Amino acid sequence: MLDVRAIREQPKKIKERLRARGDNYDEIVDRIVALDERRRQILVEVEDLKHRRNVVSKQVGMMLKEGKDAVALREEMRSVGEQINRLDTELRQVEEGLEQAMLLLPNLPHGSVPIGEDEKDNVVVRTWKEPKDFDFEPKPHWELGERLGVIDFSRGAKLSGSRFYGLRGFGAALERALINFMLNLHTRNHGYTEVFFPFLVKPHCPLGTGQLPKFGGEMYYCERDDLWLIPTAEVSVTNLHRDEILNADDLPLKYVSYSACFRREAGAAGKDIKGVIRVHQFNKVELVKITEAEKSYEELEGMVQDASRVAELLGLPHRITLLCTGDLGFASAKTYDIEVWMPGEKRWREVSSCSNCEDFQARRMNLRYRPQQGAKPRYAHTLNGSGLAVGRTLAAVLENYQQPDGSIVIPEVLRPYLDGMEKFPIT
RNA sequence: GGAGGGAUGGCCGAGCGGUCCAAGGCGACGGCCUGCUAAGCCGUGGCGGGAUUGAAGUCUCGCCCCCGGGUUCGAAUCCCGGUCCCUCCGCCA
Repeated sequence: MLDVRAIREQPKKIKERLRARGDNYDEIVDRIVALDERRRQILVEVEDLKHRRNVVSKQVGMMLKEGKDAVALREEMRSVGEQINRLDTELRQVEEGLEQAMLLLPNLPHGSVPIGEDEKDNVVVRTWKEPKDFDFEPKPHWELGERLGVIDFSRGAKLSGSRFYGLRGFGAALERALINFMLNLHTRNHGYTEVFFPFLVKPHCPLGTGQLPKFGGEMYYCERDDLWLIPTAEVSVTNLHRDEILNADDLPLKYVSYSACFRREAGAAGKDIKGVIRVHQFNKVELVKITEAEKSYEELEGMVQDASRVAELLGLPHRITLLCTGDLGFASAKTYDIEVWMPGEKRWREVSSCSNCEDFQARRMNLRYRPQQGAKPRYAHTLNGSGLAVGRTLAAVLENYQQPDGSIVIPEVLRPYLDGMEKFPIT
């Protein structure tokens, strides 16, 4: 959520900055300005009436105690009470409308974000290890996975439909090894605290992180219990401290969490239909930081480092891209993607997206910190990033480590998690 | 799923229609006092609006006793709806 005061004072500037995202929010901004104006008008009026009622009511109490008659005053206050009721009702409606409009505005892109339309305008910041040449034709992971009997697409679909898959044997073990490797790296070497919270959350959580109200169609929803399945652990973990005032000395909070992620992929019909790239349920290790306002960009760089370190240690060629304004997520002010090279597909695939949401989510969830003892609370900054998406990383390992005979060499860092296995199948 | 109990300031805890701008205690912070420490004394909540100022600030009003409605001249207190927590029973990995 943006600052209403900023919108009130500089609506033109806000409109302009939002336009960089490629959509026009002028109408919503205008609506906000009008409703905010009306809201403050009503406040002045109704607060004045309430003041009178308070004063007179006290007087009535005293008169009654002294045995005097207060019928005239009570009569007058009854009509004042009715006016207050009327204004309060209107105020509620105005505030409701204002809130709803505010929730529809995305975050403002940071000044360092390149202006652009879509992914073609993203900027490659750096590349780690150029894609290596194969002296044979590398296969895509779905072929490798099926041939080796470690990814089971057809039975995934049998149970749950399209865009669901299963793992067997070495595949399942590799998935588990990747999760443990990532969690250990981030907790032991990067200073994150591991947490594990429910996959089902109440509506205020996705509202706080920005998936709702606009993107409800992308999530699974359990109507009977009014619970949403998280599309990423960002939703549960960022909300951990909602409605709290944190101590600046305790910041930054750095969390890492494994979770399953659930996405309806409603608008993706026919896209990425092969393999494990775009599915309804996948595993992810997520990084979340809650920081002081001044430090969030520094922390964003650190988070990208922490996430890309996973790809490095796995020996996966990858590159970091800075998303342009048109490709930025709803809640984000600045985002870096990490993309690994898929030799079988001969293209880069996103395995992480690291975003600084500044105070956008913090406002929605009323997450604050006190800069110094006695100082006024400020909204915290929140960051999130994958560290990494596990299913896609597994696919990348299969594709990058495939041998001419179709076997897979296991990256060294994963061997301790797989009983020292060096190759699959063991020949 | 059934029955019952509860939610008050950082914490404990009183309050049952009008001196509640919430008693009292504990803690934290600031100040006074003081060889030092302790004790003692004084002060210190959040959100929003308005006025004033170049700004920090100051003044002022409203709201906040879980949340939302209602009754009343007046609600922490009464009524209705909801959320969460606890206890017992049932079911259960």
